[in-house]
Amino acid sequence: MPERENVFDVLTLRGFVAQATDPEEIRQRLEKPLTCYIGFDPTADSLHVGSLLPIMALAHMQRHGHRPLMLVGGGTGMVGDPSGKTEMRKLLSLEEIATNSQALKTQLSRFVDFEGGRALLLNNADWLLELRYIEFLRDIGRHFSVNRMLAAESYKLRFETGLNFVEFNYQLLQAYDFLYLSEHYDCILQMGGNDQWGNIVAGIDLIRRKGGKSSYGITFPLLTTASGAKMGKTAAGAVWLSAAKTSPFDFYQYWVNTEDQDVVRFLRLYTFLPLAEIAVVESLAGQDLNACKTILAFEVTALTHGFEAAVAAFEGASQIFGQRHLPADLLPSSPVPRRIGDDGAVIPTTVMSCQRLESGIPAFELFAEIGLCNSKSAARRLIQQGGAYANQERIQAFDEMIGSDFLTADGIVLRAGKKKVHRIRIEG
RNA sequence: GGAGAGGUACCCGAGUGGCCAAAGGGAGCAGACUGUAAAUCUGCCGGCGAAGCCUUCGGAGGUUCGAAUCCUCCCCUCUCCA
Repeated sequence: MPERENVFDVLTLRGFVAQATDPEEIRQRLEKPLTCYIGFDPTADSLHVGSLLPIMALAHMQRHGHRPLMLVGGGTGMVGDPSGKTEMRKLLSLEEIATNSQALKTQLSRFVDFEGGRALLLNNADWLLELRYIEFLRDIGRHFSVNRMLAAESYKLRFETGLNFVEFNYQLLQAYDFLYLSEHYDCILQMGGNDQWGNIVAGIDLIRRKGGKSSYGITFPLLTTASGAKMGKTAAGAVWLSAAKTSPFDFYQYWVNTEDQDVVRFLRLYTFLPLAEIAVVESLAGQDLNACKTILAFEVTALTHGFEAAVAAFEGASQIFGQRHLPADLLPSSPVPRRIGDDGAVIPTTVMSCQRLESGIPAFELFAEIGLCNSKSAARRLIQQGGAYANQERIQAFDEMIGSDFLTADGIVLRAGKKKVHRIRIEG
């Protein structure tokens, strides 16, 4: 751990900071260990790539001696944050939230060390669910100006489609969270996405009004890729941190496919590689830049799924797409294998009985069955368009029989398009 | 509570009795070009199949030879009024 390095500078240099309530003072307060928090929504049973940014920020905090609190929004999840959303979020049931919160806990603990209270996981359901309405209105509600809330940017979108009272209360609840954490855990800093600015500031105000303490806020940029897509969260397919929802191999692939313009930015944000080494990447292009994508993917996968899984994904990709030359002096801090081993390559695999394969299976049915395509029609189209391959050979006819004559030592490697791969093995 | 507008495929959004599996755009997928990138161009983009059938236009009924389109009831969203 670097000595005497102020984490605020680190976060700034690495591109984490979009806004800060008072940069100078925050920097000063961070000279001494403090407690900070970020909230996570339990809207699904896994976090996705979009949450990686706040998680990394907390990890940086901890590495610099501060105590991060991760607040799972078990209580607020029942209300739904309207900030920046165009429509109302579906409300979750208590049970859903409970299971989801549990899953998030497990994931978060990969990035932050919870030993001996160095970090804490809290659930705001613990204090929000027992709030009493009248008391809350009297003690908390009176500190909020409706006029100001109406003027807030984050609600603008919703004035077009409509905003109900439940959502309108979200800000109060989040502010109350901050107050609660301030009083019970001496938490003085809240971080969050830039869309959270209004909610964070509301919390700071509330704390000041209730007890005169100073608190602070930092927001992260809302990341989009260079071409404008939301990080890791597309309507079609979110990239999840859970291995069950997005395999480590696919996760790795997501990062390898980073756009050129994003590589440096992502290295800074999503890895712990030294900034000095990353600076070199800025002047790279073509093959060298691709090598950096490999390292980026490796690093992020290692953080999320562990070193072993990252190596496996790396080798799997090397087998399919060819090995990349990774110069020893490129991002030298990364433990990425610079040379490739030849075992343990992990690509999604289906095991099939010997006799099933014996008789052969029409290609389009096989592709649909193993999930490379969503339906037989889709598989048919794919093959007719020339996007389907068996053992790196293009499949010519949609009903071509795939059978045991395709078997190699590695089974049968089927590929849809350039990047989706699946392996068939026989049992026994 | 009253008045009005509206709910169409992943999203936005045309369509107001047959030519509608439903225009257009976006997203997505494939091919070409490449660097497992972006941009661009081309094709695809409900399901099953072979060129015909099945299931879709908030839900349930009804009218009709025939409905996403007409009627009835219900559900939901929004706007204005109270």
